Amino acid sequence: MESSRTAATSTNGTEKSRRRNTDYLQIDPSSTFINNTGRGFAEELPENFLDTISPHPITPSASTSSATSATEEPATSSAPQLASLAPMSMSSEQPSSSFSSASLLSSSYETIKNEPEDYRFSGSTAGLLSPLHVDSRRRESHDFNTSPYIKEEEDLDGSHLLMGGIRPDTPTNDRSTDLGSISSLLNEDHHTNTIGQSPSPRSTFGSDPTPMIQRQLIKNEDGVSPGSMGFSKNHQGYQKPRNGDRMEYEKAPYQRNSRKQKKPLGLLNQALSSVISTPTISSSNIPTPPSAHIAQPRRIYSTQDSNDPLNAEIGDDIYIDTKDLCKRIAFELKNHSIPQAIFAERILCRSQGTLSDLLRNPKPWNKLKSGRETFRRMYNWVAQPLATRLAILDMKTEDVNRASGMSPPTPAQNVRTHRRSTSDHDGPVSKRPRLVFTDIQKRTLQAIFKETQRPSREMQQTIAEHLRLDLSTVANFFMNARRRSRLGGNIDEPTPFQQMAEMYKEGAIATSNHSAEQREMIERGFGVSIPGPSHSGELLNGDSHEDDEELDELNDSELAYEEDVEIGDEEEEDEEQANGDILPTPKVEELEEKTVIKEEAPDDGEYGATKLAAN
DNA sequence: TGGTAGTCAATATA
DNA sequence: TATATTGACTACCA
Repeated sequence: MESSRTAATSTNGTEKSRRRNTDYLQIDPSSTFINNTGRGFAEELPENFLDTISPHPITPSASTSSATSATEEPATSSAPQLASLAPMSMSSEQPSSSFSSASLLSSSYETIKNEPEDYRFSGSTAGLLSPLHVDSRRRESHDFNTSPYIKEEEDLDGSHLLMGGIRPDTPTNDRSTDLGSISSLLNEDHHTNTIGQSPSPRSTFGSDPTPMIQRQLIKNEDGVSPGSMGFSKNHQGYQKPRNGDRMEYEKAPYQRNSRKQKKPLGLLNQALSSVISTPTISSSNIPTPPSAHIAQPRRIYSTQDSNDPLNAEIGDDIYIDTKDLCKRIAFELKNHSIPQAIFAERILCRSQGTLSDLLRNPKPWNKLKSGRETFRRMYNWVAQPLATRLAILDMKTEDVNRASGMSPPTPAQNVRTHRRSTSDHDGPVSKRPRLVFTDIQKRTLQAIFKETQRPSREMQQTIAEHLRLDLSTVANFFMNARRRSRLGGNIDEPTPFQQMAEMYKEGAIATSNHSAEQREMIERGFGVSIPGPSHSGELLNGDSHEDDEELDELNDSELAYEEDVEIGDEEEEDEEQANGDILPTPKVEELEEKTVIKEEAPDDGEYGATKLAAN
C-alpha cells in the first residue's frame, strides 16, 4: 500500500519532472493548438482536438440529481422549523459563553434533574436521536440543543416530526426498548452522578455533561432495529484509548479508511476494550465539578470507540440537516476560536482540509453514505454542553475567552505527532509532492470539462498526452471536477459562519461578502465564470500567468503566444453543468467559441512533431 | 472494471 | 496562522 503511494508519488514526481522539461504541448503545427514558450505562454488544445476522437456521449452524472435534489430534501434549512437557531434568539451583546448549551439548558436541566428518573432518561439532545422521543408539541427552537438539525426522514405519524428537546413531561414510552441490546456511552462516574444519585444542587447542564452524554444512544450493531434504540444504565466507563484506538493514524497515508471504522464496536468489543479504561468515579463520589472534568486529561476520541459519545449512533430514520449543522459548527468554532485543525483532529478524527470542505459544502444527509459518521460526530459534539465540548477539545474556558488562547495539543495526543512518530518506525515518510497543474493545464482541463464532464478514456488519453499529464491525473481531474461541481450548489451563499453571523446579527452581514465569495467560488469552480475584475479573471484573460517564469525557465523555445481564454456570460449554462445536467456532445466549433487563441508568433515546428491525429 | 464517496494532506490563499 | 483548495488515494459498489 505504501509502495503504491510511493509509486504514485514517484509517478507524480517523474511526471512533474517530465513536464518541467517539456512544459509545452507538442502539437501538429497545422493545428491552432499553440505551443508557447515565451512570456505570456499559453497552451491550448488544437481546434480539431476533439475531432481526433470519437464523440463521447455525455452521460448524466451519477449524481445528476444531487444538486437539484439537494434542494428537494425532505427537509432543509429553509424549513421554518429548522431555521431557528439559538444565536438568532440571542442578543449580539451576549458573550460567547452565553451560547453554551449549559446556560441555555441549565434551567431545563434544573427541572429535569428533579424529575423522576424516567423522565430524565427520555429527553435531551441526545434523546433527540431517538424517534421514540418525538413530541412535536414540545418543539421549540430557542436553542441549539433542541437540535434543529435533526428531523425524521419520514413522517411516521402524519404529523411533522422535528425532534424536540427534552422536556420534563416528555413521555417515557419505549425509551427502554431493548435495553439489553443497547449500550450506553456514559462514564460510570457521570452516570452515577446524575442517575444513581441525586444531582448536586450545583449541577447544571453546563457544568455537568452527564445528562447530555448519558442520553447518547447508540444502535446496537447486532441487529437492533433503528427504532429500537434505547439506553442502558449498565454501561461501561469511558475507555482510555489504547494505541489501537488511533489505528487510523498509525496506518500509512491512504491506508486509512474511515469506512472500516464506521461501525461501532459490538458489546463484546466494548467489554474487551474496557479493560483499559479511565478511572471512574464511584457512585458515592461527589458530583464532579466542571473544572474537574476539564482538568482531566483529554481523552483521545476515536471513531472506533463506541463508548465515545461522539460515536453515538443516530437512527436510520433520523434526518440531520447537515447544512444547518455545519453552520452551527462553523459558528461554534469561530465563536470559541477553535481552529478547524483542532476540531477536525480531536472531534472528527479528520483532517483540517476535510473539515473545511465539509463545512463549506455539506452534502445532504440522505446523500451521505459512510460520510454520515463525520456529521454524526459533529452533531454529537455540538449536542454536548459547552463545558464538555471544550473539555473534549482540551480547551479551558478561560482559554476560550481569549481571542487566541488555544492551548496547544498535548504532544503525545497530537494526532500528527503521533502519526509521525509511528511512521518513523516504518522508516521516513517522504513528503508526497502534490502535482499542481500549470495554469495552462488547468484552464485547458476546465475548458474541456465545461464541454465534457465525462470524457471517454480515449479522450482522456489524448488530453493527457497533449497536456503532458498522466492519464490517471487527467482521470482524477475529471473525477474530482464532477464531484466538486455537484457540490457547487452553495456558491451563492455566504460561508457557514457568515450565515450564522448573519442570523446572529439579524441581517447585519454585508451583502458584499456574498458577491465576493460568489465570485470567488464561481471562478474557482468548474464551468462557471463571471465577468468582472478579480484575480482569477486575470488568469482567465491570460494577462497573468503565475507559471510564466517557470515556463520561461523550462522552455527554451522562442515562441511566444498569448492565449486568451474568452469565457462569456454562460452562467446559466454553467449552472446546468453544476447541476449535472446533460450537456451536448462537445464540438470543436463550440470549443472554439470559448477559446480564442491569438497566435503571435509562428510555430517553429520544433515541438510540433506530435500530431493529434496520431491519437 | 470503472465510477463514486470519503478523505488525506500538500499547497494556496486570506 | 488559519482556512480554502485540490490532486490523489482507497474502499466500495454496480
